[in-house]
Amino acid sequence: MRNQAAVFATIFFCSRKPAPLLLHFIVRRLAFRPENTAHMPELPEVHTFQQVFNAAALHRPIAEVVVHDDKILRNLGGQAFADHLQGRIFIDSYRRGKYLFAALDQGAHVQLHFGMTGDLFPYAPGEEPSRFERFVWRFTDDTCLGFDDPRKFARILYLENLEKYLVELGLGEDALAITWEEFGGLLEQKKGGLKAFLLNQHHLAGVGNLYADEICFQAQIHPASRIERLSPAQKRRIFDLMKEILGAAVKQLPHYKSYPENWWWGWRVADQPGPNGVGVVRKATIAGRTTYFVEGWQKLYV
DNA sequence: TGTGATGTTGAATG
DNA sequence: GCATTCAACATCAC
Repeated sequence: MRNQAAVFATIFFCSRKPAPLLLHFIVRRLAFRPENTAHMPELPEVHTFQQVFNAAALHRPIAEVVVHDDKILRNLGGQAFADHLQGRIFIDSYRRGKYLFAALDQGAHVQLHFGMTGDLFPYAPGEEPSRFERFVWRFTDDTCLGFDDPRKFARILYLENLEKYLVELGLGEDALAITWEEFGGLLEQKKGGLKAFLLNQHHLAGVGNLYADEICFQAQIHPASRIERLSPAQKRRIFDLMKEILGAAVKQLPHYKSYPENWWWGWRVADQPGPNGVGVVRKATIAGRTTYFVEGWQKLYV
């Protein structure tokens, strides 16, 4: 049975090869979907991936798994990954921060972490996969769900014991699930820069570079500010804004193919006037990441 | 042709 | 044990 999967995989993979390279490239290029690079995988984007996953994958037996590039499979080779999943059924999914865990019918899970450029693409039989598809699940009804990742920073794991893995990972509470008591408690016990805190997935899971900049901007606090220098009201404001921004994004994002023009962080252009003509946008490296903030609007507390 | 990029990890340093 | 910085990962787009 395992060999049968391998044969299927080989046939499927090889059958896509014979087209002349140039033609192949052009076809792939045309098939490139604009939303491909649009959804940067922070919490709201992964929430959207979860909806895509649920609609495309839940309760459909997996007919075959075709792995084009096993670089992103972090604990199994392509063949073993295919063997573990072929014939199985995804029955549920669970998101925590930027991590999505797909539950299999016999208790194991597949971790989908999207890195910087991971994406999910469902498609119908006969449709051309995305240019950067790294593996694809084909279900018994012949629909496919492809995992796309140009930069191969995604981390796909096959997990026999999710609970144990989560303990080892030490992932913080989901940013949308965390309560004010928990969040405020963390802010009291931790030291350091505000942005570094928001980005630390061990403290709080789900906030990435772009939403972190937006939260700091709306809170009028410089991202390099020390959290121990912030007032209780400011801490509460950060918490409220985080919930508001992520919550709104989670509601709106699934309705878009790509970010609309009035999406957040449109102000993230260096040396331009800030929103409403207030201050000047500056670019700097803070917490090791490219950071934009509005000088003259966001105050620095050190 | 060089530069920078949204995430995470691990090593090195303070 | 923390906090911080940096390099590495691999590739694409500009």
